[in-house]
Amino acid sequence: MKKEHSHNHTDALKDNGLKITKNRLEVLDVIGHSDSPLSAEEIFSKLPTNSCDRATLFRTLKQFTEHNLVEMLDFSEGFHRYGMHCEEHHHHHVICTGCKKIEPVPFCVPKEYELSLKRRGYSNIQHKMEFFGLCSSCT
Amino acid sequence: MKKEHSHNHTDALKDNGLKITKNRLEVLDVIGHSDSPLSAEEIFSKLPTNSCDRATLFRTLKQFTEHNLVEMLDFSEGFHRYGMHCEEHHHHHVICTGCKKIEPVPFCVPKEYELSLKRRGYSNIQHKMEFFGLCSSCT
DNA sequence: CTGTATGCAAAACCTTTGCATTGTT
DNA sequence: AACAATGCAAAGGTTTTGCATACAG
Repeated sequence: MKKEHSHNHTDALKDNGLKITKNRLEVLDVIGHSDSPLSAEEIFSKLPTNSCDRATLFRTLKQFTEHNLVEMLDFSEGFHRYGMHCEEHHHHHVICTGCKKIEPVPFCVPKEYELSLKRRGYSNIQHKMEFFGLCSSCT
Repeated sequence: MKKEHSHNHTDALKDNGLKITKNRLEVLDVIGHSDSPLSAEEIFSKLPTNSCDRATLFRTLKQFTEHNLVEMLDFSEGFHRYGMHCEEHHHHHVICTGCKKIEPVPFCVPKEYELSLKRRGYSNIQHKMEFFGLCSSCT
């Protein structure tokens, strides 16, 4: 196979014990090149060779999510969205309730909150936080 | 119809221009008596007279949500959950990733965050924030 | 060669819609 | 009487599963 996908993605797969396949590299490429999280259907329609089945796409997304390669997001739209997962660039979003545009926001859940939950006995604490509002163009 | 439902709920329906029906009062009762948000299926199975159709239940939940009588929550489970909505008792949750128990948490998104979005041009700002972790019993 | 990944078809699951009927006001 | 609410049946949209085949390591 020609090396037309970033080395990063190949390594990411290897590091997680996943076999290197065209489908997987394409999915990672599509998600990696998007600046906002994509739905399965959007990913599907952006796959260059159109040789991937929906079932395979969902299996792939599930695995990637389990391996923390991608992050599954939920904006209560009736389906999920997927974005690259990286600790360093962890961020949240505002979704315009008018035009549905999705933008990153520069703030995260205060650390005290999760500390407080730790004190309550919780471990492995994760969070989700998203904002919704009418953007300036839609007002 | 016998008055076996709280006056509050009857009023809530009236205030929103919704007709008083057994289905609606039962749904409000079920949601009102639960200390954690319920899925449509859970609500359905708790309805006392079992005389409500799923279609009606969903229509009812949609209306209640639109009228801000109930709040639709999404914990990325593949379905929604519904809880009573009241401004004064607005709160968020921790969901145990083991036993799926849902508890309220006593903190909310910092006000500065939404102010910052307002400055960015957003209006009518809402937020979602939920926590996930292993609770002490599941560790 | 071994086990994983894939495609295809079918099903599962949650939710919505159309329409004729019933119930509330 | 007028209009909203309901039940039933069917469909829609997203995601999962079973199974035989193809592919990566």
